[in-house]
Amino acid sequence: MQKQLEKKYDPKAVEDRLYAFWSEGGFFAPNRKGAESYTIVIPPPNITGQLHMGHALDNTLQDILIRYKRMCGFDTLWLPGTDHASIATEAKIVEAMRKEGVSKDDIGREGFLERAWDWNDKYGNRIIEQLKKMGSSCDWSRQRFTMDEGCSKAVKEVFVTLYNKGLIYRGLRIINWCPHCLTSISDAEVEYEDQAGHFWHLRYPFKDGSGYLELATTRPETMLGDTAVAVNPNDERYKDIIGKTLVLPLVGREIPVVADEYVEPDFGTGVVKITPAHDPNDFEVGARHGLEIINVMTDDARITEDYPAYAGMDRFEARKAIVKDLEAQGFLVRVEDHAHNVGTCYRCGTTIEPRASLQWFVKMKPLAAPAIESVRSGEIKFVPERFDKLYFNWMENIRDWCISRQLWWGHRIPAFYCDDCGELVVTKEDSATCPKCGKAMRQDPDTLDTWFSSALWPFSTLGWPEDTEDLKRFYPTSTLVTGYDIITFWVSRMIFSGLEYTGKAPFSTVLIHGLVRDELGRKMSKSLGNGIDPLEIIDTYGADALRFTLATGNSPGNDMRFTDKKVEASRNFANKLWNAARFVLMNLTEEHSPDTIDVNSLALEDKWIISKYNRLVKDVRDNLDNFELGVAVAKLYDFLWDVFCDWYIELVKPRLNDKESESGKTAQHTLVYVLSGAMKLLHPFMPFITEEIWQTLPHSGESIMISAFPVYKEELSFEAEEQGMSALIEAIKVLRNRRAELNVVPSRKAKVFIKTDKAELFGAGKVFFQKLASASEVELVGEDFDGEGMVQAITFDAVLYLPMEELVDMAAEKERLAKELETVKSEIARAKGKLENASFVERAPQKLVDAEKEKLQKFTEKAAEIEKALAKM
RNA sequence: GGGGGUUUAGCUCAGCUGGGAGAGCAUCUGCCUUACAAGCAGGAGGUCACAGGUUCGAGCCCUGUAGUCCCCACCA
Repeated sequence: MQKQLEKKYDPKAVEDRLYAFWSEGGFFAPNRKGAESYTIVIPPPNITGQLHMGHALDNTLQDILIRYKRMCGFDTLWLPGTDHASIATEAKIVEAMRKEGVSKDDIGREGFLERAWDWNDKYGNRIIEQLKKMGSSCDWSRQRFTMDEGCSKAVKEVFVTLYNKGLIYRGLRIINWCPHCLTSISDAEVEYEDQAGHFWHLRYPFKDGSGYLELATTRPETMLGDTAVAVNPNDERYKDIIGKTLVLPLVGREIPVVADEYVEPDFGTGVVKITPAHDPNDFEVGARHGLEIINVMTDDARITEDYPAYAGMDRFEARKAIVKDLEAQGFLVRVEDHAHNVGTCYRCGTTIEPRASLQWFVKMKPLAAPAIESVRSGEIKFVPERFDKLYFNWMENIRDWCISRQLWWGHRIPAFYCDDCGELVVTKEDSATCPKCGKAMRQDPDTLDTWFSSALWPFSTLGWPEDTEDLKRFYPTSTLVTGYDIITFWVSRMIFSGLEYTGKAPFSTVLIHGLVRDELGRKMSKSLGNGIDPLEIIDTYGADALRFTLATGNSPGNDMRFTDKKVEASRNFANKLWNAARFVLMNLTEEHSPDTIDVNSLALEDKWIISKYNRLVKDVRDNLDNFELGVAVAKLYDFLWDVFCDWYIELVKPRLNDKESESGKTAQHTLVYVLSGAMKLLHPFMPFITEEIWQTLPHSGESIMISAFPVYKEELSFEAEEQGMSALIEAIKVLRNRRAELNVVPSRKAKVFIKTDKAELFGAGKVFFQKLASASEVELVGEDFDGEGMVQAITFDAVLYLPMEELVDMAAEKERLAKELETVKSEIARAKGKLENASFVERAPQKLVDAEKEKLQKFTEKAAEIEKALAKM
């Protein structure tokens, strides 16, 4: 029966083997058809991605939830997959091609897509393999990709439906253009940063020669595209120049002075140059006044051929040249320093060029309304709650979503144009013929924003738009786990998409976590080079240690710092468990059912540990049900290390000397029962080591991961035994304390006399004092016991005497007792004060008042004991 | 300009609906007590940022102040 385990836990010897065992056993797939379902869809990592700490945290949390629910008997599905990440992937491939000296145009669309798919074949699964290293219990048979056939079908379905409803339209609008990525991006993809800049004060001459109008701009190069100058209609200073004509410097274009409420009279000179093609506000003004939209830049943000003096110049070079020319020609009044907010591309950091452009948009207002309501009504709940504010703020101020991208890698927009008659057809088909002229139509070259397909992820992956079995079985999903940084990008879009297309909220809870930062609190980033590779951590410390570190000491929504020290502590915990298991195993002489316990045969300490374990079951379940994962795992840590290892194992050691005795057998059984149960409770957090231990212990069933999560049982709550054991532990601690103070080494045993009115309890606990407090023997003494000159230790329930007269420094002893008396007296005063406070007694819960009374009594008794001892000295 | 987080032991952080401040690491003392030195036992260390308020009672609730971090916002 006795099994031997290595002295140290070696994750490497365990993890891959167990993962293969689970996988081959089919334990990851949902197998409780008919039971209530619990579904998580993975936030699909980019195919360009490598596992980083953010993924590690995100997936650890998901795996904890899914393993917990699986063990609770739900029909659980954790659906994995990857995202094609159009812009990121395309950028990577273009970069790789650049190194070969090949450009997109060289190989054309087909050639490029071939390369992209090759890339996906080669690298797309890399991160999936890495997720497996973490122990992720996804159902890999259902793995999806945002550009696979099903997802593509869903995308087309949505696009066509929304178009027919008038919720998708094509129009000329100001969009955010990235001159490096050469594509439009959505508002959400723009990051703003403060930059030091200038205010250039310019003056534009009136055509009639009646002087100049002064205005200020932060972007002088856009003046080439000015088609008006605006003032506020109520601004007295400019009332009479409205409608007059100006001559645009350097260009010579004649432009009007228009009146528009948009202009703030108090800001600057109260005059604004209007460049409809390069500024969102100017675009609006232009629309109101029917102004011409003149784009002065090429795709890569160089000045167009229309302005020969600056043609081909980059926008920043052009700025310098234009300012110089304006100055030379007397149009520059002055230059001020000015800090302003500049939009940059979230992918490459290039300064965004606002640009009037013909793009596809989703009309957001009608979609946002129900999405807001679903959170407001509580149908969808954010954990922690405060993130609903962020969500509302975004949703309530949402603008139309620019979904077309000038990229090749992605879902191609299902719109077709007739080059002859200009007819537009939107269809799910792969090609179209013009309904008017019958000619073959040309498909829109653009692709869709990556988030357009990820927005459908919770249902497209389950087979939508088909009414599949999986969709019925697993949709709506249960919990979505993600970082707060993508609430706007992704979560909000899934919510309105789910509501619009399926009529249901796509999930009921959104569990939000923070960022994993480095030791100094900095964001981990490639450019800083401060990223910590989860795989290296797993290699050094094991996956369980990594998971434990990420799950512990962290509350929802808050960032955490990651340090090796923490992982080391987690690794040590794993090792502690390992050795606890070793101890239990080397003391097992027969099979003990880990699932049942005979209450009648239990000793005091057995009932104590079982009662504590039983409460732990309740707590862990409650915490997990409330998404308090960090709290749950902390309780497990405390129980297993402090309660089970440091106390219970030590307490039962004497009984294991005779393993064949009834008492010895009961001890074995209790060890197995509690350890096995605790392994189940811990399994969601540390799947590998708990499985390995559970398998070596007596068990029934194939795997811990499909075993039943422990259930709280009222009949296993032993209040009296818990209290009794606490009294003994208290006495042991105080004895140890006294010995340590006197520098007595453990090997020096000494007799202990105990004076107590709980003779039965302390009589039964004699052996504990011998084992845990270096007592050679223990004698219960009566009220008249003197103990003169002995070392004393006083607890609420007993006075303990150590006959070590030669070690006692009477003066020091007196001082110590006096000090203790002082402390006790202050406690008495505190309790008295409370109880004498009429409103406390009247208003506080009875339980607290009673507890206070009991404390008063106990402290009073203790004070009397101390005084008695002092008197004798 | 709005909004939010955070401030608890030397460091990193927990502290669930208000009822006597906790952990890990670090530190000090003593232990190879045959599961574990990746360990065991014991200790030291905190006016819970500050100021008010509500309450019998505040780390927790309210108001304000300060430090710090983040998000959002078109002011040319």
